[in-house]
Amino acid sequence: MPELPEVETIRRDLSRLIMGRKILDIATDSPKQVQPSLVEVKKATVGAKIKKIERRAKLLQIFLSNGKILAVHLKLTGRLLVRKRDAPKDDWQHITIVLSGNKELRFADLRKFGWIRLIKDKKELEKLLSEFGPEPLDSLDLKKFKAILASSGRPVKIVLMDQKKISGVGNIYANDALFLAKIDPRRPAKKITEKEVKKLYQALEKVLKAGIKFRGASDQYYLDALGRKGSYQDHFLTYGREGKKCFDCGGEIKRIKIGGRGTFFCPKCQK
DNA sequence: CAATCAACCTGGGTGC
DNA sequence: TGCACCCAGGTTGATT
Repeated sequence: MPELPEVETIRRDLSRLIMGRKILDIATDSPKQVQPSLVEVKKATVGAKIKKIERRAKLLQIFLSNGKILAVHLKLTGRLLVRKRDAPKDDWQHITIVLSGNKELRFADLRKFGWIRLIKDKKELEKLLSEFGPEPLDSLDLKKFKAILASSGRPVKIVLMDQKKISGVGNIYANDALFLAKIDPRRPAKKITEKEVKKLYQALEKVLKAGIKFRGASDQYYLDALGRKGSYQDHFLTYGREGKKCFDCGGEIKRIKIGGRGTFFCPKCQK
């Protein structure tokens, strides 16, 4: 599922593939995913050129030459694909943005949770982005991280995945970071010791960078902008490894639920 | 205000 | 083989 490394991979792909192209048309068979509406989005974007593409948390922003912005959230199964116009339809293709140069930017989404939203100006974008906590590979320094953990009695894994507190971390990288730091995901965040906080901070950075290096985790549905799989799933430490051996101590990886989400960890070495 | 939980969806898997 | 049922997960919004 697209988390920070997956969305960042797509951002880099798109920057290379569709920069400077003009939007010629937009179509959808899933109107709820185009916000506020297909008509309004078309009115505001057709004729404009793509100027730059940025990412904040798991949200992509496509900046246009007329000052408008298209925000894209992939949620669980969203894909952004750049194809030639005559390429065969993609699986679950629901939004088609026709571009100059015989290209299309396609939004495909099995579960239809994702969306593309028109943002009128920088002010509206700032409001949307202000909800997000600091970026783990940028604005989140150790001091802030410490304060964030100290501020909550919820399980540390929940805090890592809380977008208001820290941006971009989802289930896969939260599990693996906690494994590297040898911390039990159920522990109240505020009970994590100073030494452990530092370990977790470094572990988070390490797993996210690995995720980017391997171009994301294609465990289920994730593909990059050219429809290629990433390979971080070949390097999962805990995620999806229920019943398998812990790479560290040889113990058995367990699966439990925290906050209704599947959680993988080694009870023997994560304390 | 924090925590919990259903809802949004669909395909894949399970059990009868 | 068919069918009911459950589950996955990011985020929102309602409820406690």
